Amino acid sequence: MSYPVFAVTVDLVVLTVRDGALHVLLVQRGCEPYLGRWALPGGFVHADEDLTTAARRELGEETGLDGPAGHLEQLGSYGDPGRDPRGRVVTVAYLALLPDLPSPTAGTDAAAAEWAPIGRRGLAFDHDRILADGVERARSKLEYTPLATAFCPPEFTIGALRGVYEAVWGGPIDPRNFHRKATTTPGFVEPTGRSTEGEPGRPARLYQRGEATRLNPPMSR
Amino acid sequence: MSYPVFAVTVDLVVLTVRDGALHVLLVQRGCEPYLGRWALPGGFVHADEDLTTAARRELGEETGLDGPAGHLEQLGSYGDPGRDPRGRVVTVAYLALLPDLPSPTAGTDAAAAEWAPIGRRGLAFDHDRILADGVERARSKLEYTPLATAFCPPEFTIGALRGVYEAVWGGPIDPRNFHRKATTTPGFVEPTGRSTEGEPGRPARLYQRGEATRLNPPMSR
DNA sequence: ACAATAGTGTCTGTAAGACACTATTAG
DNA sequence: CTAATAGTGTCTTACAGACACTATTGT
Repeated sequence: MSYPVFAVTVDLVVLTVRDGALHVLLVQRGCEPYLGRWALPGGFVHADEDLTTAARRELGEETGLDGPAGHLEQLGSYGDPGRDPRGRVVTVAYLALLPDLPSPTAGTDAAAAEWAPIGRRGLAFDHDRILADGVERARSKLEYTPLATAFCPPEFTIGALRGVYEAVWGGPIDPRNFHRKATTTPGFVEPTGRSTEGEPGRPARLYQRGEATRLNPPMSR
Repeated sequence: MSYPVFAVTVDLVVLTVRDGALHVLLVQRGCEPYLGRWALPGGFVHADEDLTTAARRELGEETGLDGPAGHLEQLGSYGDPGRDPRGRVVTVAYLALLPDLPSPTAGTDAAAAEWAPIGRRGLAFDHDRILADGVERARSKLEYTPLATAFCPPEFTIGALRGVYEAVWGGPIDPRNFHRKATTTPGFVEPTGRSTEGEPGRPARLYQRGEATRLNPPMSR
């Protein structure tokens, strides 16, 4: 019995909220194939490396992060024959949600890296589809998990959290109802006792993420 | 630049409801490694085959199904180094939900195949974990999708649909409230106009699955 | 008649959405 | 002061859960 031979890569859909809109981290390819095209960051899984470890390594190489900030989960695998002209390559896509960060640094294989609004098309390989799947997953998970906090820094205001929902779902949300909902849903957010200073308007209390893994009841879209 | 070499398999978590309990399709391995151990059905992805095609092919080989009955979706990928003693093997797991079927036939590589209650442990490879992930996915998806209908034959009663929820969630559900909920949630089920005959009790109207892909509002667990 | 299951109606508590209103800051 | 944002209270409507009640069959 012969086993067909594959290469395995990880690709990352790294999302953040910037200027009130959802953005994705893209790199400009510095080598063939698709030289010069924009693509999701990613790379080959090493010989003795777990898939999740590979994803975290690539995320660190692209963003400089290595701690437990943000959120990382497996999105799905893509393995159509012909999706990579170099041969039979299966990619395991991961979805990362991060707070807004300073501009990314280009990795080893990339000519450039930048945050792009999620509407951009024409990415290399099948990355248009992977990106669309990642965005849909993120939109869906904001409903029934506290993952919106992964887009926020360690301490955040309810207004900032609302801004995440408005950016990801693409519409305005009533601030009063949202405030009541977020602060009364058990385990969603915990007050830190501190408040903002120097902003226009009444100072806002600061919160950190709570311990719940599911929102009950969910936020309705 | 060298790419580490991998083999890629698909493994199937095939679930059905039998005798009021969730069951999974298991095969007894007919070759090394783990000769004689129970495992999820699966096999190597062929050289020119899409991942989903491979999953459907394996499903057909194990169950004799090939039509659009039931439901098949990707569950996730598992690629720890050392998960397979033969070398570096990444498996893409798929989740299938099927109506209750006649007993399965052993495939080419399997010594035997059977429906087992989902509690069984000690499966080959990392299949205990894959099975647990599949069951959790199924439990979760019954809440906000109409996937419970995938466990039912093309025409079914509301009582049968309720039996699916009771089996998957493991507790009794009020028949009256469930009936109202299932029949009024738009797109969940469509009446066919026919009814059951020869059963004890009042005849039940027969329904088929509706066109919705998400339940709004969801069924609460 | 009786057991069994299907299906409807009614009540109550909880939560979502709309929105008036108060609170506290910067400028 | 005004503009701006934070936070609270109130009302209406919708739905989940509990459960009384009716409907229609097999035995």
